[in-house]
Amino acid sequence: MGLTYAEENYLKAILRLSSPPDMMVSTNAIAAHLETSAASVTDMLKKLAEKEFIVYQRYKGASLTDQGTRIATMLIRKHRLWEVFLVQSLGMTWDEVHEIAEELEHIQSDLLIEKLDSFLGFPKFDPHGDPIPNAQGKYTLRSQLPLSDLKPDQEGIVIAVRESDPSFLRHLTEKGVNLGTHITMNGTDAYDQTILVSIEEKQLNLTGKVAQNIYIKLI
Amino acid sequence: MGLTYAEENYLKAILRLSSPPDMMVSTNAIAAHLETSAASVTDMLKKLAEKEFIVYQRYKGASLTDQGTRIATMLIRKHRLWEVFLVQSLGMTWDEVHEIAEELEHIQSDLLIEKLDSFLGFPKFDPHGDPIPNAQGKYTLRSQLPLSDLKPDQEGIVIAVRESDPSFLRHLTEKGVNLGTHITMNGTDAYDQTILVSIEEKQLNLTGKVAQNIYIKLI
DNA sequence: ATTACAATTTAGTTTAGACTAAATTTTATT
DNA sequence: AATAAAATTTAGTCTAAACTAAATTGTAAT
Repeated sequence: MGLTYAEENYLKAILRLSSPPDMMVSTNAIAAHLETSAASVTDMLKKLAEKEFIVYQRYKGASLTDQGTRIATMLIRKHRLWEVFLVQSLGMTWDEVHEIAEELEHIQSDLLIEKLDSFLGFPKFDPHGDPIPNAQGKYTLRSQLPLSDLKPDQEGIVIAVRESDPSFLRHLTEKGVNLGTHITMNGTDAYDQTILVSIEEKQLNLTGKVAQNIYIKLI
Repeated sequence: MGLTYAEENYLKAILRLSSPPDMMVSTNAIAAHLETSAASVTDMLKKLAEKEFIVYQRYKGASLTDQGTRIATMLIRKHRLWEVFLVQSLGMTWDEVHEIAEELEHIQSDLLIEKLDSFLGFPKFDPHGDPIPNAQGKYTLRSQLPLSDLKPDQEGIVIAVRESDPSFLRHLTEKGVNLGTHITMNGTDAYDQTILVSIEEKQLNLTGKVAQNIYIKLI
């Protein structure tokens, strides 16, 4: 009774878009996230509701049942563990792994994923700083804030990035921004609104949009 | 223009069933191997011929083109490399890996597979003793013969097993037959036709069918 | 050379998942 | 409260890949 790839991807999308948890997610939001049509989403929501992975009300949207949450969380777990493997064992870079993990996360085998977890040393975070749910679906939340929210002279460590877009990640790498990078906020350029930060005495500019996707733990 | 899983599985089946290479493979043989109907196979053969992965003649069967051979060989490469990973890195047993590798082989990424190959130390054989094609599709053939062909008092090393059926492999493990096992032929039981062999002084019986699927390098 | 049987193909359905266009419901605005 | 706009659903199609049943072709046996 395995789910299809499409069904799994819908559940994952609903989990991703549910914040706060249990929030009803709209048809259009799912369609936008999965780059598909609203009509296709409606069809799938009916099917997933039939199978009791979601609660669905016409014209109101959908939210995951416990069962649906469990499945979506395990997909996230698998995705992130595979990303760790690709970077830590195979030596790939953080911009190369998301797309491959999108495929690997659908491999069906509990034994496999538990062995992989053990092989990797039970990592708690993936290469983008996202927490990895354990076999029970629990994960560590850390207090973090977007770089764009720092006040001048505040400083911290980059602990996560939002957005898996490879060109965004390569952009950060080029600028010297990685997980663990120590970064100090200098302020906002009055004229062009770019954000001025420094990394190891070196000044650089980031757009607001970029800075919003970099997460910092203050020190 | 990636192939679908189904298309890939058909190409792999045709490669598996083509011996000698370039032999026309019959519709029914493919249907039996893939456990599907002959009608479905006919449909797919037309599609694969259209895309020039096979040569197909109505009522005569199919054979792979160079392009088709290349793709099927890369699937075998991926399948066997993943099997090595599952056994060597994750500590799975040889009866657990085939089914998972059937899924993993479809993951699309040349970079991934080259990194995996390197990570594993460029293995030449998988956990069942089957040769692993290199990135150019070349692989090592070893001279080997079925255990059932040994004459009394001949001895050798188990270097491969045919058949990925987990219960067959577990049966061998229980009897103490693994890759590298030193085995001596004692003869055939005149009454029940079972094959008598010894492993490290210990005698055991194998059915002819089992012995045919164990491959030996004479010493 | 017929004929019977086996192998294969064709024809017609089915299911999953997508699509577009049209209809309906919700929401936002006056 | 009425209506325009936005969101969502319904209706009808399409493609991939499977199926069964019927028709066709190939092969083996008399």
